[in-house]
Amino acid sequence: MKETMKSTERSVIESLAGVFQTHGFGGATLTLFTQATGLKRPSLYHRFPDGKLGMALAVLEFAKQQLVGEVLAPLRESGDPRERIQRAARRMADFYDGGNDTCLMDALSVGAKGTDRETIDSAVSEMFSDFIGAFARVAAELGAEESEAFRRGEDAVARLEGSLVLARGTGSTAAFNRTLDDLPDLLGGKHR
Amino acid sequence: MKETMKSTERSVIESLAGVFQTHGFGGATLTLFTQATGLKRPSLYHRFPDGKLGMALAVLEFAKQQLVGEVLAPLRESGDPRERIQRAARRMADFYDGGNDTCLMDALSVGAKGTDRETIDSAVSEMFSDFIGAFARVAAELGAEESEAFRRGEDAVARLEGSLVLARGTGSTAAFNRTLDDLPDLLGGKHR
DNA sequence: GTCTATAATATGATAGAC
DNA sequence: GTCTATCATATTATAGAC
Repeated sequence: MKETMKSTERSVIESLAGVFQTHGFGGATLTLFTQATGLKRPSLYHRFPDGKLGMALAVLEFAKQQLVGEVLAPLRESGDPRERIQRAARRMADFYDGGNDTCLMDALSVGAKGTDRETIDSAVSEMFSDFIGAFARVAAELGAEESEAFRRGEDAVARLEGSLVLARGTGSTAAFNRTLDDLPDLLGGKHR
Repeated sequence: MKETMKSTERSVIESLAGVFQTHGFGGATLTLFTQATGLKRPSLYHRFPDGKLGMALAVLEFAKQQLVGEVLAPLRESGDPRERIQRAARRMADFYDGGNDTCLMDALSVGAKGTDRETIDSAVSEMFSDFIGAFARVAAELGAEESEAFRRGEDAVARLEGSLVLARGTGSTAAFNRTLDDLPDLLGGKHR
C-alpha cells in the first residue's frame, strides 16, 4: 500500500517533462508549461508551490521511477543476463523514442542557477547512481569483479548519454541504436 | 594571410563561452555576460549586433577552431597513430579542464527556441562532423574500412560527450579520464 | 482545483552622449 | 568603442473570485 505517487496525474508530469527535454531548465518557461499542460499559471502553482524547481524535481523523480523502476526492470529478473540486457535495451529504445528524446538528466542539469542548480544536480546525481548501479549489477553477474563492473556501468551510461547528445546535435540516431545493440558486450566485457 | 578571426578579442569570447558552458543557451543572460566580460550591454551589442544568438555562434566557431584546429592537431601529423591519439587525448583533458567543463555543443543545443535553435543546431552539427571526422581518419589509418572507421569515431565522441554529462551530473570525472585512456583502443578497435 | 486579473521583476534590446 | 539611461516585453509569482 505504498502507492504514494503524489496526487498529480501522470499526464501533467509527462507534459512538463516534454518541455524540459526540449528547452532545458533555463529555457523552460511558465508559458510553455501552460501550453503543454492546458493548465493556467495559478493551477500549476497550486500543484507545484515551488514553481519551476518543484516541477523539475517532480519530473526527475517520475523519470527515475520510469527508467530504473520499469525500463530497466528486466535487469533485475532471472534468466540469461545477455538476454535480459537485450530486453532492457529494447525498452530504452522506446523510452528515448529511438534516440530522438533528450535525456532529462542532461537537459535539467543545464541552465539552472544558484541553489536551484545544486538541488537539481543532487537529484540528477542520485538518478545517475541508480542507472549505473543497475548496469553494474548485471556486469557483475557476467563475471566482472566489483570495481570493473562499476566501470563498465559508467562507460555504458556515458556512451548512451553521449549518443543522445549526438542525436540532438546531428539529427542521427545511429550511434544511440548501435550503443543499445552493443550493450550486452559492453557490460559483458566482450571485444570491441 | 587569412587571419580573419573577426576583431573581437579572444578573452571576450572565452568569457562568453564560460557563461554558455555553465548556463546553457536558454539560461545565459545579458547580465551574466556583462559580469563575465566587464562590458556593458550596449558594448556587447556593438560587438554582437545579433545579441545572444550572435554570441553563441561566435563562441561555437571559436570552440571549433580550438578543438578541431588545435587540440586534435596531433591526429593530422605523422608518426605512430596510437601515440598521436595519446597526445590529442592529453590536449583534450586540458581543453575540458580534466572533465570539469561542460561541452559547448551540449550546453548550446539545450534551451534555444524557434529559429535560434535551428541556427545553433546547424553549427553544432558541423562541429560534431569535424570532431567525428578527425577521429574516423585515424581509425582508418589504424586499419578500419571507411564505414567502420566512422562508427568508431562516432562511438568515441559519444562516450566522451556522455562522460562529460556524467561528470556534470555526478561530480566524478573518472569516466571522462578513462575514456581518454581508452581512446587508442576505441579508435583502433582493440578489445573492450 | 481552476480561473481572470495583476503585480513585481528580469530580460533583451536601443537611443544618444562621450 | 564604451557608456548612462531607458524601453518594451517576457517571466515568475500571487490575490482573490468561482
